[in-house]
Amino acid sequence: MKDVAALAGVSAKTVSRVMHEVPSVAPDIAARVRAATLKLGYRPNLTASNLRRGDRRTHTIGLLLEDVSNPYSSAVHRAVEDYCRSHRMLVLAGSLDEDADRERALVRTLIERRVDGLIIMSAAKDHRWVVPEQLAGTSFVFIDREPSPIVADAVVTDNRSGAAAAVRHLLATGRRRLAYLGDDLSIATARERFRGFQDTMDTAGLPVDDRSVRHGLRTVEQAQQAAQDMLTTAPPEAMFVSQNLVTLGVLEVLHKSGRQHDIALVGFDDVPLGDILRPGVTVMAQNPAAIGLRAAELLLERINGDTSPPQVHTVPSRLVVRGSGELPAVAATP
Amino acid sequence: MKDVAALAGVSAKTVSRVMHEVPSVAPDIAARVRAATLKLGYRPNLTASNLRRGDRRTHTIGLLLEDVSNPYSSAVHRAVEDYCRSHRMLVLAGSLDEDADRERALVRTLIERRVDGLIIMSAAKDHRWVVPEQLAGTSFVFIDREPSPIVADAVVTDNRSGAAAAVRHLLATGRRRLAYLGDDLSIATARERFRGFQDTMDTAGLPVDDRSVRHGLRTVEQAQQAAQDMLTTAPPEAMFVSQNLVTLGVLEVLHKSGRQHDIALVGFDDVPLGDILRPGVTVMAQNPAAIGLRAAELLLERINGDTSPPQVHTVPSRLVVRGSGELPAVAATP
DNA sequence: CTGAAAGCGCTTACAG
DNA sequence: CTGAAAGCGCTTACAG
Repeated sequence: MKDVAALAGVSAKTVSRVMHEVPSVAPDIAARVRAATLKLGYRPNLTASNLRRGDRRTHTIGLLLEDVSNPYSSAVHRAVEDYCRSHRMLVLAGSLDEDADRERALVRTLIERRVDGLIIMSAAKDHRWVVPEQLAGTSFVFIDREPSPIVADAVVTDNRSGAAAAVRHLLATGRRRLAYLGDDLSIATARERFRGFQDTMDTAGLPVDDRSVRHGLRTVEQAQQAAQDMLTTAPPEAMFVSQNLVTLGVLEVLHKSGRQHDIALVGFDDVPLGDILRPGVTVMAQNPAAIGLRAAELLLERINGDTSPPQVHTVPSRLVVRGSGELPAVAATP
Repeated sequence: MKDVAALAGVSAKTVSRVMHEVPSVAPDIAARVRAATLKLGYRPNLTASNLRRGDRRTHTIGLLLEDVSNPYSSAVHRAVEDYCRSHRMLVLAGSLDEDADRERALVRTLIERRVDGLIIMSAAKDHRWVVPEQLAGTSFVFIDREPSPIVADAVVTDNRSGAAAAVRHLLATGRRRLAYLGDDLSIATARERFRGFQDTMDTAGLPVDDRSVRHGLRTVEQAQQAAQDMLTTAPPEAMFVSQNLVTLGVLEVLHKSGRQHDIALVGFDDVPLGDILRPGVTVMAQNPAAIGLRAAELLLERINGDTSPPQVHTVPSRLVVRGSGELPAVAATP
């Protein structure tokens, strides 16, 4: 900037004015400055400007996801990006892989870079550490899972009631021996979805066989293994599955063993190609785009000074009927 | 930092030393500073430190993708993130949606934030604008498509030869009337893949019917429409498809019309659930993880001062045989 | 309409 | 081992 000022024969302050398109600058001087700018390839240094500036905004937010390459996470990411773009903000994204230590470390480096706020799909179980950061001026919004205690806004899917609706949908076919395959119970969403399953089975007065409940499935491979075991030891009439990677594993096993028309299936969270398979894959679909959008809106409101008490916002899931959840009941078995 | 220094009764410089764990600081003083740090919830301001620092590194890179939520883009993203994480760098990601203006705008804001370098899946056709930015100290690596002229390193898939191999694979079944469905020819990868198709058909002395070539397919819906048209007007014996979204659309049409065992298919780029469908979907798979990793490695080398001439690095694609590309030849038609 | 001085939060280059 | 002064690139608050 000094160089530009020297070349244009003006003060630094005038260069600054031209860069910010302050109208009071004389046209000929502005032109001289712009010419110098081009000639020197000058690029304003936003971080320097930010240092002295009153509002202290970096116009950058952090987005901490489970995994940027997971379809759910990346759909959220895109929605956040779009909203941020229209508000001239940039997004620093990172993957947590369910690692709470990594979450703390990433939050720290992002705050050291002075992001204006953070949207977090949290791996942590206790979020009291958030409060001092809020007091120091960083805004937070949690997605997919609520913070505990509720120290900040959260945008979550109606996991429990959505799961319950999915299970009722399965029961409506007349099938009664249902299995549950799901993610690690330490993850709040998995817990809620399992509760929805459990609730509904209890209400219907149906027993849940221990051999028909599998937790801790984190990958397609683990889900395949679990589904394979279950088909061998205690094949159920229908399966409710908590998560898209698990659904993929289960589908693979059902189709490879030729039992896809035999065992009903509803998965939580949509899967790609779900309507091409035969039968189509019935799912309780989440709405990552709506979650990302709402989270970004809330975060910008907080950044802009909203200090109302934090709230949990629920985004409804939606049953997508494609066939696998509507297989007619099997003949009664003892 | 001033507050911390005051509370600990030391100078700012000593606080700085403690934060950077300079060993020469007396243990009792260091302890006092750390206590003050905790008490005040002090967080070092990395952007300020960066301003005065010699190396001028922000330890941040920009990653410009076609769409952060596209499976290919997000797999690249994850690989870049992993490499950057192990080198203490952060990633600012953005979606370009094939918009060259947006690319320029995003590059500009990222440079104003002083990223150390940029990895770009470029939408632009001319990249001469890169040179002045490089001279000003920003490093560039292009992925998926080479810059033109070759002003920076590029990491690309072997599109032309990969496509040629895919088409030869189809021809090996004995099928001869092949169709091509692909993305917009303004996109270099689509152009190269079409060339691979064309090359191989020419070499084999096979005519390519105009009605069997469709370009400009950018979405699943457009692909469905095109496939539908083609099945109606001039059904081919086999289809070669340039891109994963197009493959999804074509698959949907083939399966809905019940012709999935009738018309052979090889897609460029892998699709999810490709091995569950019947027949399984044979693809020429790209390797986005390898591309992202290599790009990140190259970028950090450039950031660290490598000034060797830019090179184009090719990452091989790999034929994944699953059934759709190996359907036995149909009875001869006139 | 334009500029000189001071300061943002930190580090460099010294001095002691 | 510790600190006072100067400066990174910009903006604020003022003066003219």
